[in-house]
Amino acid sequence: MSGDVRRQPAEKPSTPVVAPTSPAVPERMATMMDVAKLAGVSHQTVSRVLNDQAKVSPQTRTRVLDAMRQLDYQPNSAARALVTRRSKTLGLVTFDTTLFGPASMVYGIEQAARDAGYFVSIASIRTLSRRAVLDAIGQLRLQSVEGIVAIVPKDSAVVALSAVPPGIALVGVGVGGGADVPMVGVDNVVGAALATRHLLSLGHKTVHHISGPPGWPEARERATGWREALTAYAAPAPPVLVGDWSARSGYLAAQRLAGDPTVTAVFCANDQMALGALRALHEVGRRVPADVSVVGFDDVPEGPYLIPPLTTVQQDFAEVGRRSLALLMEQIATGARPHRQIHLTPQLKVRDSSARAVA
Amino acid sequence: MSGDVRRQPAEKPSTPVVAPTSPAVPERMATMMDVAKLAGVSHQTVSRVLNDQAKVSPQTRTRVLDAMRQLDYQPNSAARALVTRRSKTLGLVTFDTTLFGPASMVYGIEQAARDAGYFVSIASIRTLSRRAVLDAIGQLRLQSVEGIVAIVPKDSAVVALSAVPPGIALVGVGVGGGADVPMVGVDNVVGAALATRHLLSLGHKTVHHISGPPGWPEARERATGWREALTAYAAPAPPVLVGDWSARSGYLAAQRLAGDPTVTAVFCANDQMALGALRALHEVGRRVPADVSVVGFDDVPEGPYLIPPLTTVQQDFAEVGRRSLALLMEQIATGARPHRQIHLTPQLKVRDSSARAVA
DNA sequence: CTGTTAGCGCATTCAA
DNA sequence: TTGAATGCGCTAACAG
Repeated sequence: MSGDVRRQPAEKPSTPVVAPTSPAVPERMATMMDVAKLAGVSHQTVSRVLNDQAKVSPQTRTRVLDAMRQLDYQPNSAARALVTRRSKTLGLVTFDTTLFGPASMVYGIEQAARDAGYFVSIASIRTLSRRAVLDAIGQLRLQSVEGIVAIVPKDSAVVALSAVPPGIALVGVGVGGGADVPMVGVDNVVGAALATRHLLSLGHKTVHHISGPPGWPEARERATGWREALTAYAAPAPPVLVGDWSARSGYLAAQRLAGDPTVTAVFCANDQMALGALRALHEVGRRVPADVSVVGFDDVPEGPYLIPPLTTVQQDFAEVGRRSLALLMEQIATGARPHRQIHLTPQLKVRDSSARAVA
Repeated sequence: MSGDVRRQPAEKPSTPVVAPTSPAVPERMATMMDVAKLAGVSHQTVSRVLNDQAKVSPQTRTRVLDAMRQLDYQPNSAARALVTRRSKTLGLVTFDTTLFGPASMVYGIEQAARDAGYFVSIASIRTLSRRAVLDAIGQLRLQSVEGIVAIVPKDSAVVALSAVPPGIALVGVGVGGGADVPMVGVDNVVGAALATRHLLSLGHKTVHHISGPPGWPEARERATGWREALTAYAAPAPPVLVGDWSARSGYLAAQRLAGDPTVTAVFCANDQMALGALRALHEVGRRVPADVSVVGFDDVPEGPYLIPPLTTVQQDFAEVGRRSLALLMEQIATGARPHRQIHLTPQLKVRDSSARAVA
């Protein structure tokens, strides 16, 4: 055997051995062997105190622990992953983490994952195309993630999920009820109905809807909930104004509504669009809620400080994160991919932007 | 040698070999050896086509490539990392990715990292305490990340960065000029001065300031820029109202200003607080910008749709992300940790919330 | 251009 | 309770 000391370069022995820039800093991380040597045990024993917690005498354990500390020992995750075939990392595919919803979920998932002893590797995509999603998943698989949570709330992206080999644990978030992968999301139909009924019960003859863009399950489901509530109240369903989730689109859509004095209630598919709508209404002098009531969806932190404070539908994003993780863990544990769909019930937050219709 | 086929369990040969749930799905991923065998070459050659791109005849290469495809071969990252000592992953420590700023930077960094062929592993922390930061970094180190970007814009967290062993590449984002680690951030002093001078040049006698919370470098620097601009104009410096970045705190602070008719201009340390201030002003009937001008900082996407559209200081978060990554890459390449500080110059976005002071 | 031989650092049998 | 082998899948020297 070649002994135990760090190998010195055989050729060019004239070059100084110590690195010139960082004196006294060990170039190589300490290995389990180093710890073992220092503690006077075999590397096996070190491994045991690292994992088992058992079958090691208290004395040796402390000796080993000391040695670890002394060497600032960091277990090599690659080596461990290689032999255990478990990377202890999860993959997260997300779209535009700049938005409040996705960002909150990422946060929730990440927290839950770390609590469960998992690392999380993120792959944000620029577009929700099938290809982008598949690429991201490919990246994550390269990294040997044990499972993937995909926050890709668009049809084109959802279909990509179906193409993921069944061997890998997978959860879709906000991908709608139509997906054939395990999913968790808020019950958008219920949420939208909640908002619409609230408005209807306030005496409004009908409720107008500024929706999310086509091809987004959540947009579709919210429109459905809105329509169902209208039907339940036997109220006429005005044509939907299509937005794209942005404040700007809400603003533009509401401008078209603002001129019509019969419009007294508007349900927007998210808070950003509601914010834009508030602005459009304000511009033409229609007061909220005196003349028109507005309701949003999401409950962004700024909601209570808009002019006026926004009535909205609250989603528990953190809970969505936790549930996704639980669902993923279940798959990892069982090795199967059950066709489960978890729908969380949202809540209506009534604030000042909605009020009784003027008779 | 023990042959080449997948081992079958020696004991209990009666149990069916195929997994009951997922038929025809290979239990184990294909290895390089499998590919080699199928292609009729050595595993080394497979490795070569995987990395080198060179020294392989076109024919063998295509044969190997075919075999890979056929087997849906995924290189084992753990094995590769073990031998190359490079994980190809970066760590990201962030605080509250729900906020627009951090979220945008995470996005920017992640994109840049992937373009550079790196994976990114995220660790969000709940509090910006020294301990939380150190824990997160510890987690990331366990994962053998090659470098860490820490978005921890608070003093208590910044000091923790100094404690990180010099062996590991590290970049602080938005940690202020006082940090002794490489950092990148926007030039807050300049940005705040820009906003304040804008207001002053509009004829306002002075500018009030709603600041970020104590202990945040960015809050401090923005206050400094504001004060410097005031001094430059020989304007009196009113007492600072301290907020906590939230819309609520901006609202509360502005309420105290709103009653004072001499207040004609307010510079808020971020857009959320400005939003709250807008609301407070509106409540007491003070018109913006006719009576009071308001300027924010960050340029959130909703800014143009507030009532009124918000004048603000725009930061290029994506660029911050890119620069952080570049700085990190430089460290990884050189092995040194240069004491570099990169300050990006922000821009003033003038919209409707600021106007000439009434004479 | 291609194959052979060694480990990378660790966990998992086995023996002692 | 501990130590000695073996191999995870791959890349890095070497040969040929």
